[in-house]
Parts: sequence; C-alpha cells; structure tokens
Amino acid sequence: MESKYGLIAKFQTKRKPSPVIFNNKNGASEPKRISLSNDQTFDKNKNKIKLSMQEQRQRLPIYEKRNKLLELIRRHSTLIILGETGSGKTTQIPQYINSARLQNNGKIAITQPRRVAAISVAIRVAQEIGDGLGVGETVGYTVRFEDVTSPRTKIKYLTDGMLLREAMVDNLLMEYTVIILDEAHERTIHTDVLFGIVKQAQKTREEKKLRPLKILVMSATMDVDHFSEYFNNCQAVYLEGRTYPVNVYYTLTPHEDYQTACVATFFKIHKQAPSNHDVLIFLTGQEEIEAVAQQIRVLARDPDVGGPAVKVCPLYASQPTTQQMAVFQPAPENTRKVIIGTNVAETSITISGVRYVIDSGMVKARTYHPATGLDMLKVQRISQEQSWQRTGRAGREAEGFCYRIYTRSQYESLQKSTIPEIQRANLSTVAIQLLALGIHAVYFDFMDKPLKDSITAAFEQLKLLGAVDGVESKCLTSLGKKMVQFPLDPRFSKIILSASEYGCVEEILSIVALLSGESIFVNAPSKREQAFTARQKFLSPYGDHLTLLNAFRVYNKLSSNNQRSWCHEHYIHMRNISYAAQVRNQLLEICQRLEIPIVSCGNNTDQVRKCLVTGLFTNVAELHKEKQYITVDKRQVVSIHPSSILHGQQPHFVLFTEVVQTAKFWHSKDFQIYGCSTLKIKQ
DNA sequence: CTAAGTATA
Repeated sequence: MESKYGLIAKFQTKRKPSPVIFNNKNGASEPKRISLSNDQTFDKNKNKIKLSMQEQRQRLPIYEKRNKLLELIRRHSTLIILGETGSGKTTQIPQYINSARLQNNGKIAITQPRRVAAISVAIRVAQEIGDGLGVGETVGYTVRFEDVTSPRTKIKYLTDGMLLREAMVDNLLMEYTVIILDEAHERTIHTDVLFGIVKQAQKTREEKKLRPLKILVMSATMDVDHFSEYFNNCQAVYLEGRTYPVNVYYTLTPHEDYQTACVATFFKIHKQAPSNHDVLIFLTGQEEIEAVAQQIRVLARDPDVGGPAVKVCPLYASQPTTQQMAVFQPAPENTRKVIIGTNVAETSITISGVRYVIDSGMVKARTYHPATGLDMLKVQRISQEQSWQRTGRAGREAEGFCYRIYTRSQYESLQKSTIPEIQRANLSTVAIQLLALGIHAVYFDFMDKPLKDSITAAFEQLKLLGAVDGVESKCLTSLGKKMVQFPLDPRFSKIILSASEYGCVEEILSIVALLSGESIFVNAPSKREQAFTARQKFLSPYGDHLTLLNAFRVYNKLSSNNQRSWCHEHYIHMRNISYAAQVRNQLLEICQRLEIPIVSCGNNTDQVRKCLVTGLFTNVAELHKEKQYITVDKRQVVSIHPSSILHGQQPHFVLFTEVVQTAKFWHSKDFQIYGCSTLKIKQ
C-alpha cells in the first residue's frame, strides 16, 4: 500500500496524476432531492436587488404555506416538518407560531445541534420580528456560558445539550408549550435523548392535566417513516427548499487512491470552468488535507497544467480561526478558490461561491467498542445521506456539479443512513443523566436503541466510579448525584470530587477544564518542529497533564492584552485555551455550590497524578517491550501517540486520557494513547 | 515510514 507521504514526493517531481474518467450522465435519474427555483434574490450578479427584511421573509418558499402550516400545527400535538435547505423553516416557523399565539402563555423552544447556529439564528429572528427590542427580549437564546433571554422571551433558541440540561432540572419542561427539535436528521446524541424525554413529558403532562406540550420535529428530507413511527405515527409535512440542480457524476471504475483521484479531478475541472467558480473537495483529516493542498499548490504552478491561478484553502475544525477565515474571502480576480475540507464543510460551515464539489466518498468517524472500552477513529465510506448532503453544497447559489470519486454501484452499496451517534458512543454520560431523571437507560424509549453491551459497559463504569450501587440500580448514590452536576464525562466529575481529599482542587479544575475542550497545543504538520521547541518551556518530566497545567498557569498570569501574542509565540491555540478558562470558571462555580474547599497543592504535584487515577483507573498501561505498552485493564497492546510529551520515553507505567485506533486496518499496534502521565506504583 | 472527524453541557 502506498503511503500519503510517498505521494508528496511523487508530485514534487511534477508528474501529473492520470485522468479520472467519469460517466456522462447527470444525476437526474437519482431520487429528486435537489429542486430548481428561479428566485432573483439568489442571483449572484452584482446588481442584486436590495429587499427589506419583510419582503425577504415573504419571498421565502415557506411563506405561501403559512396558513396551512399553522392549521396543521394547531391540529396536531406532534408534527414532523421536512424542509429542504433554504426553506426558511428554522427562522420562520417559530415566528408564525408566535404571531398566531399558538404557544399561549408558554415559551417556544427551538433546539440546534451547534452553538453558533443557535446564536446567529436568534439574532436574525430578533431583527426580523421587528419589535425593535433586539435579541434577549421577545427572541433570545441560551447556550453554555451565555443566557440571553428575559422573562418576556417567547421564542428561545438553544443547543440540544442545553435543553437536555434543563430537562434534568424539570423533566416535564413546563416552561415550554411548544418544543421544536430542529436538524433532527443529524441525530446528535443529545437530540436522540431529547426525543424520548419530550415524548414522555408530553404524555405525562396530558395524563396529569397540566398544560399541553406541542412537539415539532424538523428534519431534512430523509427517513420520515422512521421518525413518524416513533412519534405514534404522527403526520409529516413537506416544505420545498430553494436550491439549484446539481449534475452528479460517478467514476467509471473504483479508485482506491481517492486522494490522487481528487487532485486529478480538480485539474480536469480547473481547465474548463470559469475562474470564479469555486471548488470544494471533501476529504477525511488534517494530515491528508494538508498533503493534498500541497500537491495542488505545486501542480498549479506547473506551466504545463494551464488554467487560472489557484488559491488553496484547507479547512478543518482545529485550525486557528484566522486561517479558517481565509475560506470566506473571495479569491482575487482570475483566481480559482479551492477549499479542501473535512466534514465541517458538510453542515457546520457554509461557504458561498461553490459550484463544484469533489466527493472522495470517505469520512473519518468515531466508533466505540464496549467490549474493550476503546474508541476508534477510522477512515470509512460515507452514507448515501451524507453523499447527498455533500452534493447539495454545490447548488446553493446556482446550478452546480458534483464529481463523486466512486462508481454508481459503489454508491448503491453505501449504507443508506449514517449510524446515529448514540449507537457508536460511550454512554456513561447519557446513562448518568437518565438516572438523574429516574430512568434506567435499559428501559428508556430510544428511537434507535443503543447496543445492550454499550449500556452495560456504561453502568459497569458508573459502578466502579461509585455513582451507582449496582448495574441494575435505578437511582444514583449521593456521590453520583454530585457527579451529575458537572457538565463532564463522569470520570472527570469523579476526579474533581476526589480532589479535595488530595488537596489539589485548584490544579485539578485546570487540568479537567483543559481536557474537556480541544488541545491547546497547535499541531499544524508544517510547524511541528517549531511548536515542539516552544512547548519545551512548559515541559514536565511527569507528562502531558502537568505540562498542560504549566502552560495554563503561565497563561493565567498574563494581562489580557498580552495573551494573543504570547499564544502566537508559544504555538498555543488561543481559542481553545480561553475556552478552557471559561470551562474552569463554570466548574469552579459548581464546586462552590457543592461547598467543596478550593485548595491547592502548590508544587507537590504528585497529588495531582494520584488524584487523576481516581477517575482514570482503567486508563493505565504497563511497558511491555520496546515502545509497546499493554493496558492493565483490558490487556490491549497500545503505544504512546507522537503528540505526547512522553513519546520516545519509556516510563514503566503510564496513565492516559484516551485511546484511539487511527489506522485504516485493525492492527493492535495501531492503538495509540493520548495525554500521558507517568505513574509510579508504590508497593 | 510517528500524527486525532464533528459537536455539545
């Protein structure tokens, strides 16, 4: 098998990839999911007609159906609304309900899987509603760290995770008379749990003759029957979107080396398409994206290749924000922009100007193995749903083209839908949250049941942590009740709750906060050397946890106007470290509420490592032979990930935060452990 | 031949 590093070398010798042959038919024979609309406001020409906000609202395809929709919502206690991209369902439906006062004296909740979406939609709707009051009054939002609502708020946008938190305080969600679960097709773990909670709340409120709860489930057009069946065969209504047709092409033969095929396809497009038509390539990860970006840059400079200049924009979530912004800036005159992205570009980030999509057909996805307790991050084929999602990205503003680096029959053999997150995640957080609501996960009404083994594994972990007395237990111990207060994996909640015993609450709060977000260390492949050198300043011989703490201690002593430049100099991720500081504040508040004394161990940081073991006791590995470790718990062979400070050293015992298998095939030596600390076991 | 998809509380 050829490695992706070999490819760079091959391309640097300016050899061009061989052409990829596509079929000539477009995707018109595919299920018709992409429909045409002639709306002028979407024209990309420069004399765009300026419309008032109210005119814009009236031009949305949903506007004509307003009365019909309201009638359906009034009549049904549960309704499924299928809406294509651009139908305006997220912004308009809550306003329609509000102006018809269907919520009576309660509130309308609309959940979103992502914070940015909840915030930006709320701001938009607050403007549209035109009462001049701005966000936080009639229309508000609630996300972690930010509650922009008032007692007068009628329409409240929130993240699905936030509504789940609220349900843990009041499982009947009495504050709301209408709950809209938006983007339900994404099937986030939080939305899946909310399905059951909201359904039960509606039933209980009816039985107890409390004020009724109306449920709207909004989704892209997929798997209606599945949703409807779960919600007692409720009715579904379809809303037309506003997108343009996309011509879909398949390769005639399978391409195992999808990276090279993507590059070749890009240059095929590059030669013929006008330079202001941007291209979006879907690939799987940072390393791969940077490699392909480099190949395209090199080839684009080759005079033999021809075509306009090329601006290459890599796009993945862990990029520094400034780099990510480059994606939104239009390319200069006579220059083609090509965005090479992960699945962030599928849902989270929308880029205008894209007319061509190249879909590798691959995605990196996480799966959880209850038997071993191990996570895998594996490159695998996308689902058919996902491939249409990617295709749709070419038709947001005008007719587009999508080149699929797989054959039609390969497409047909893809699984129809993506496996919902709840079926491929560690369930200990879900299990403890449901217990706080008095429900054992085994008896919970899931739309798609998680694996029995996953639930069992979760309960075994909760038992070891002392959150429950037994795996059948339907209530939490007093420790468990404290643990569930924290917005954390139960293992980390446990560590915080043990910290006062070890006299290191200050330090543990910092470390847990740092571990609960993304890495604060910048890890761009091109700057690896410099980043490594800069990191030496914070290095602790005891490993990554204390190294993180050292960096965080320095950061906290800086005045706020020095933080940015300090982060830049030390290859620290500004966004991630300031996020960790916010998380720490939140955790600190919870500790104060629980009356935990906030003590520090100063330089006696041995206490910190001892304390970490109280939650991560299953995450211990022993040196087995040269560079090879074996986990004490499940006897799995692992090795230290190169990002760890302890990589290259061989302490006898290590404590780690996480194990992940990253390679394409199942070789035991491919399991790597992240976030390592040395561990001396005293006799 | 050393390198983590995306979210969230």
